[in-house]
Amino acid sequence: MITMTEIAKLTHVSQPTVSRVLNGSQTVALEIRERVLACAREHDYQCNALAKGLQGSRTQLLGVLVTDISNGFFADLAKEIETAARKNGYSIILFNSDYNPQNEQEYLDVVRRYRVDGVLAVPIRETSAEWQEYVKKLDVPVVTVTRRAEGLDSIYVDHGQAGAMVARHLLERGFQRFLFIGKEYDGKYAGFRNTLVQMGFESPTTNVVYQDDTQFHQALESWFQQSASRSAVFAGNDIYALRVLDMLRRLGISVPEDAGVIGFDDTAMGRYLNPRLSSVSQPIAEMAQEAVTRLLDRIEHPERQEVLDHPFPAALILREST
Amino acid sequence: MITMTEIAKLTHVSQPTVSRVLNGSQTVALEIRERVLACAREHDYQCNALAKGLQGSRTQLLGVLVTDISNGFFADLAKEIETAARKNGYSIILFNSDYNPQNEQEYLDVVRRYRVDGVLAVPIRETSAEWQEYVKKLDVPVVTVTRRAEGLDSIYVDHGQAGAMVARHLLERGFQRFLFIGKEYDGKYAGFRNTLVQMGFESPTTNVVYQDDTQFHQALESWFQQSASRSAVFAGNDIYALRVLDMLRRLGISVPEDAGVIGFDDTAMGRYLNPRLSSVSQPIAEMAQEAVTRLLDRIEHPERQEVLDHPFPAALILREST
DNA sequence: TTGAAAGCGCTAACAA
DNA sequence: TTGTTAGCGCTTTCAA
Repeated sequence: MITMTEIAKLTHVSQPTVSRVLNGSQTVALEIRERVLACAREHDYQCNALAKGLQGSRTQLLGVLVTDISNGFFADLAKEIETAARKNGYSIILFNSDYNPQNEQEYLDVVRRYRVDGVLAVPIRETSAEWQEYVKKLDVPVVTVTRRAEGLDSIYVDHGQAGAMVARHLLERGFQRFLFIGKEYDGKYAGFRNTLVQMGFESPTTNVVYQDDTQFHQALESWFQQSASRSAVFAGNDIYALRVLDMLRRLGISVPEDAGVIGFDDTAMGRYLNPRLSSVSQPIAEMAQEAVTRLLDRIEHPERQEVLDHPFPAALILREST
Repeated sequence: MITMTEIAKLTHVSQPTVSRVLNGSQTVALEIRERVLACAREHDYQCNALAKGLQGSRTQLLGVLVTDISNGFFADLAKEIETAARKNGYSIILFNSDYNPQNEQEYLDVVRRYRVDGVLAVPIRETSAEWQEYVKKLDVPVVTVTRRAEGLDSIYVDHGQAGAMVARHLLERGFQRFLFIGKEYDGKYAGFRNTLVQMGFESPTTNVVYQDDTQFHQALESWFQQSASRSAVFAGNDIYALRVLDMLRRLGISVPEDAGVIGFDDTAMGRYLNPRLSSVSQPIAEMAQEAVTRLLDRIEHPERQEVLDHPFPAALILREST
């Protein structure tokens, strides 16, 4: 691949002059400019980003760290981030932590090696001291996406609020008994439970998701057999919700008459299911946009101190399942 | 961030000696090695990958170019690629062409700027002269994934064969009239059509997918009303299949009795739909593995000439919808 | 307006 | 076994 020095030789000017031309400086004689530009085009010159970055300026590289890119939600997020980054002349190095803190830590090292200008991260344990400490050492700006991390710019949906919203909705629809499918420490569950308890209902049961369908089936069946009151299930994501819908069908429980089901993430399939799935949607594109904007702003102005804490509202997408 | 030169000063040795130690050379006195290592650890040294890459050795960077990361299939693929790359000490720069040839072309330029060691690509128009030409100019190895590109290493599923397989399966199940949902130039359609025609059936109708549900509904409805024979729909992906299932339900056509539906990609939701969706699955992990292996091999041995053409077989996942 | 020189952080060749 | 020197391709002074 041709370099500035080579172009300089071919066009009989100095290498810094080539640099000036290629970087759009107007202080170069028109005649030279045209000559250099023509030569660059002819040889299909591409600036060596490594040399440029080494020089101390920007690398135009952003590290993007997600937990699981094969999860549709994060895939969408990554897509929006990539688009927003590209619009601003940035490329992204993608990392998939797979919910493994060790991977995450390694990535933070790699990110430093490549001298990325900034990092967009979906941390695994955003509250842990280790994470905080590692981020400190990074000495590049980090923006947390879809999670809230103390002391770091955070762009996220308030899961607690979303859970509360779901609770209120299910109560309105007259459900009286509740099950949450997912991890107990999930913010959604906290908001869901608190609201229900405040309204005088029993704390909702939680149920982890069994990968094994049979186990999952048994767990659901026994929960539904415990009482005849009109029950509702809040699933931590749409695939869980889909599985619940499937189990209910097999158990002969009709939705939404005898039981309600609501998912999370509002994935594309929701509107085509039977019954069409109610779900909670997050403003992915808006969050990605803002996260990138914020990160670039940090990169431009490293001196700024104020931490951004921007919870976005989730939206209830109501369809037939509740 | 601390550099080798600084460590050299702190430990009273020369910078190249630091380089030797940090690169694991055994030709350095144990005492010095320990001193340098300790210093590096203490200051949390991270090698500057840009400087290393500039030097002419490897950048340990792979460009990954996909058409749409928000498509679950490519998200899975990207994940597997990332994992395989990481295992070999490589990081990936991710690009999303969004099926836009202009983006694709820009990416190929960016890839050159960062002097990636190799590229894994899902090209938009792998047969076009422009693409071929652009790839030539790249002067880094390129491996084509999930597409077959003449003259380039290609790891893919033979869509024609998959389409033929689907046709044979639907014939076995006694369907007599066929509709393909997707683009006419899709390899799946070619294989599907050819097999059907060979067996003496009419060439299957194709139908593009309307984003608009109403239009899609009307198109399907009119097709089903044209004849009373037992009909089957082969959808280009599972989401299309899901939509077809939904339409059929609304039209009161029962599956698989009156109509068959088969999807493509075998996404997670398939086994929980009603009816459970038959689909075609691709060996994503195996393909990603092989693609990365092949690419790294090319990087190690740029002189090798033989082009790899490796079509993987698709698998028919039969469930209740056919 | 242009060029000469230095230097970013590293590797590699050579010398000691 | 260690150090010296040069150079990767660029940007950034500083002079001319």
